[in-house]
Amino acid sequence: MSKALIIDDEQQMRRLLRMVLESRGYEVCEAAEGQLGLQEAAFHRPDVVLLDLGLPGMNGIEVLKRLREWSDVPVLILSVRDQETIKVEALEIGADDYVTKPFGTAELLARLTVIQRRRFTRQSAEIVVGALKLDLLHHEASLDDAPLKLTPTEFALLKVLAEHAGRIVTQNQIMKQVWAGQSSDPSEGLRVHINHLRKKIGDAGPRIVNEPGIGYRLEEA
Amino acid sequence: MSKALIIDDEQQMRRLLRMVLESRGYEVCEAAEGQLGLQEAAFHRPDVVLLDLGLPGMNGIEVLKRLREWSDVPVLILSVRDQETIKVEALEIGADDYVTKPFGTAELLARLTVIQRRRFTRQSAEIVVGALKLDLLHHEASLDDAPLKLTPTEFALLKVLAEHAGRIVTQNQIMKQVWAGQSSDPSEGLRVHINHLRKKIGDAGPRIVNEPGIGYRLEEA
DNA sequence: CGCTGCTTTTACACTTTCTTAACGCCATGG
DNA sequence: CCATGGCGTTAAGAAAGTGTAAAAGCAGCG
Repeated sequence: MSKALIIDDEQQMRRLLRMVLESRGYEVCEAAEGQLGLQEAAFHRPDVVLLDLGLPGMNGIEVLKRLREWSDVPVLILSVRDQETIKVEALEIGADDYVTKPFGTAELLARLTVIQRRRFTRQSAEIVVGALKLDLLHHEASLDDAPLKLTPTEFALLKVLAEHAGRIVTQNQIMKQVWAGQSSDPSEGLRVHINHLRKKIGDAGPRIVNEPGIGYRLEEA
Repeated sequence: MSKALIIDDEQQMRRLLRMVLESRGYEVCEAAEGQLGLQEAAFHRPDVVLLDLGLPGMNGIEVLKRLREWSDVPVLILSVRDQETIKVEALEIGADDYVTKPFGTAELLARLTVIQRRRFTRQSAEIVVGALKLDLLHHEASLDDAPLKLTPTEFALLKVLAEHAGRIVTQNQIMKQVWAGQSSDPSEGLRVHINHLRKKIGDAGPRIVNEPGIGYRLEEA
């Protein structure tokens, strides 16, 4: 059974989350404040953390930063709308995804499933997302076992997205990983390559979804 | 006569191994340290490598990883007891077998025989791609049963491509396997040899297809 | 010493890929 | 309702990678 840790100051939100999670078989523990949350995480070693960004006392970002110093546990951010910059910051520090309050339970559970599955299938020589397959060793891509011809940049870009399939990758993260070394405009040429990728993938495989102002997400069809 | 390379920091162990191996007709070379071991391997091209995991300086695992970047030579791990996790890791990286110190000479020789025979049968001494045939044992190539005269470099290059026929071989992979240890130029002279090969193969056999920015692929006609 | 065969270097035309810039679209907010 | 910002799309020039030939190093060998 998976253990989940909720870090949120609103008791109502904690109760709601607990109900949803327990109905799905999670073992749940809670913390109403950042410092406590870190202690709980150290003690219970949860398999997933749900972290509210709008915490009193220690900032949610700060909690995440401290947590990441010693743990790779998947973290799902809970944020209210119009916290764009903070959300981006959280994702770049190492959050795995976020949901915007208010959210539906279906969406919440879907994202939870995704970020937990990802942790297992890390750093393999092959990345599979639905019909899409990336062979990192041979630099080959295929869609439904039909070869897919990609340029080096397209391959690198798709690789970054596929590694975090189902989760958001911020534009900055993409720029750093695909255009490492040479810094350029945050996103001028990126849109073009995204466009090429979408055309090549078509309707058969996963979709590349844009999260305005944040980044992109590769979503299994 | 088979050549064996011993990589171990203890001189006593090296002497023992050398005696055992030479009595079985092996030509033996030694290295006391990981980095030297890799150089020896690149230079002498041994038929089997005996690798101690407990090396000072470069880790035995690291040595194996580097070696596997350009060589498929059978590797026998020498480890002390209670290094289970490391042994498993070594096997996953591509070691062929291991013996636990202290070991008997009979066991050692038995395992050596096994892993060499396994290599031999696994990769048969002949690679066939369409009309093209490579005889690895005699270093001879033929096209439609007509002998094809290749220079040593051309043969090595074609061998790498043929081993992965139908799939992309990265320029880096080619450089590592054909020019192991030596020149690090990304691909200056590579193009020329590819050109020679294409001319010699002509239209009769498989085509060498370029994947711009990535590498080459040998495609059955 | 001057062959000879192999490898590497050099040079340049050519192809593919990348970047840049422009424009239209759609949502959001005044 | 129009202005704004971010995104999708397209086209063209810039940059990077490739094919090819010829010449320049580099061994071994008579």
